[in-house]
Amino acid sequence: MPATFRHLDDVQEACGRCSLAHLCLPYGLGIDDIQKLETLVDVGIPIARGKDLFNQGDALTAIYAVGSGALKTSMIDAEGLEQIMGFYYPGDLLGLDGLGDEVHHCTATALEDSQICRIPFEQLDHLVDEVPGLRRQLMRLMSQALSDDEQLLLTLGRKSSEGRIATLLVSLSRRRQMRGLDASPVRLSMKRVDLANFLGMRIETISRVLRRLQERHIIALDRADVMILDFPALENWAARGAWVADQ
Amino acid sequence: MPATFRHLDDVQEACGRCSLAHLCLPYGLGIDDIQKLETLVDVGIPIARGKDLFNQGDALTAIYAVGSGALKTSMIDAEGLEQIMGFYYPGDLLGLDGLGDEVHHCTATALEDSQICRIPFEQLDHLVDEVPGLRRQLMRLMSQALSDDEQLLLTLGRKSSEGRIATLLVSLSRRRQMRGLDASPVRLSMKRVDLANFLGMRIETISRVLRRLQERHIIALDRADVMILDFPALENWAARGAWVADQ
DNA sequence: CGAGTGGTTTGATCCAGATCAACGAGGTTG
DNA sequence: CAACCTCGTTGATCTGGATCAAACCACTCG
Repeated sequence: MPATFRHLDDVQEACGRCSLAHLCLPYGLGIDDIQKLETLVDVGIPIARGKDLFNQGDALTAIYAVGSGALKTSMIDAEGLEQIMGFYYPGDLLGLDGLGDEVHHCTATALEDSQICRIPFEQLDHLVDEVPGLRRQLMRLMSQALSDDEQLLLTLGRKSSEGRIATLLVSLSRRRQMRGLDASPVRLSMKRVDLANFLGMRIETISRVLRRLQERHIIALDRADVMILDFPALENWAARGAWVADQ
Repeated sequence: MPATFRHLDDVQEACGRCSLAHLCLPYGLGIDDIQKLETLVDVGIPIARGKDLFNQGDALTAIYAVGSGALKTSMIDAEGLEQIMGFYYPGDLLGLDGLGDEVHHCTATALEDSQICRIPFEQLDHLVDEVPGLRRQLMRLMSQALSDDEQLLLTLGRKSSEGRIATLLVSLSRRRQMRGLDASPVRLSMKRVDLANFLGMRIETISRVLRRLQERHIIALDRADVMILDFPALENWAARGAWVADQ
């Protein structure tokens, strides 16, 4: 269990003490309200690599926060094509897109052995009416998720393969930093095929682009771990790796 | 003023009588609550083609509902590239992605002379605490927006140029039907350059794809209006226009 | 240990769609 | 009415990244 994650035996203070509180639901709440939140959260539920946390189409009975590890979400559309929608790390909330119709729109799968916090929807829904701060934070997080998707749209819609990879690495690194970790190594827990699917390219291209970035001494690859050797250069690739914009 | 839109002189019943209520904020509210909502909504504000409703970076003082006409939203990223994020039609809500930090993340521009309803954020924020149904509907709409973005991601990430155009036409047509209109003609109020930017392709390609769809008698073009002659075939193109998925 | 297996990398071709260039149809201006 | 826009269409090339094919690990299992 990583040092950033609280222990199971002090559940009553789980959220208040959690080192991820500033990224998660408790943010902006007073001590009293955090305590109310804690009473309904199940903390530190283990989930094994490869297992699904929930499946597309399931009734939404809870939303989840990642405690440790990593997960991916994926959708299968009407034509049976799978699309990876996102990768989730400690502090991230899962299931927000299903709040509207109380059905999960995507499947969430653990990329490595992970621990998650379960926040039952029914009770959360009531608590939200009692605690205005909680409603605001929930809306903040939903609106944040909207912005993230929009950022991703920008990337997928306009950037070259090098730009996409660089953007992803920069984004994963920034998210590490928000959690108080070093900028790198970034661990690519997902398989190449997931990366390829997520970025809308082929695994061969992923491989070639990573090799090129390595040859330019911008990154260093060691199995799943990516050391970022030249962050500004990587950001530059993330920025320049776009087709020329019309005006 | 289109028949679907209420008149200015009965503001006190604006939302309750609006034919778009089932798509908009009032959905699911009781009469009393709708009346509370009506007191704070400014209905039918005109906005001229080409004018901005709000700009990226502006403080969010209100969210908006489209009454008539059409708008686009666009973001300019750090590198100065513009990306069209979406097109908005009567009943759609604008500004939700800024609710979190109370700053507009995108610029909203009228594609034709339009009318919009203005819902002041401050008052809405308070009303939301009083009316649980309103909170739920607002969350439903945010979660809907999330799903829309995800759908778009699916399209942009995986589909061929023909698939993208077909998907857009099908989506615009379905949205017409939700507003109680015929499936077509779909009016492409936006310029080719906006369409190209939105779909992540070039205007020349847009033109060629539209021509091909016309040659196959799937659509008929008349200036900005697209008649859909063979809806199943178009849906088929929307579905098939994807690269083969890995497993 | 060798055979089998799932994942990654490398090499050789091919093609959808970008790019470059030219033209046509309205609309506006002096 | 010519000169000039803006916007959309069409034609001819070029190229990034998909596709096809094969080799290359690193593990596991009998």
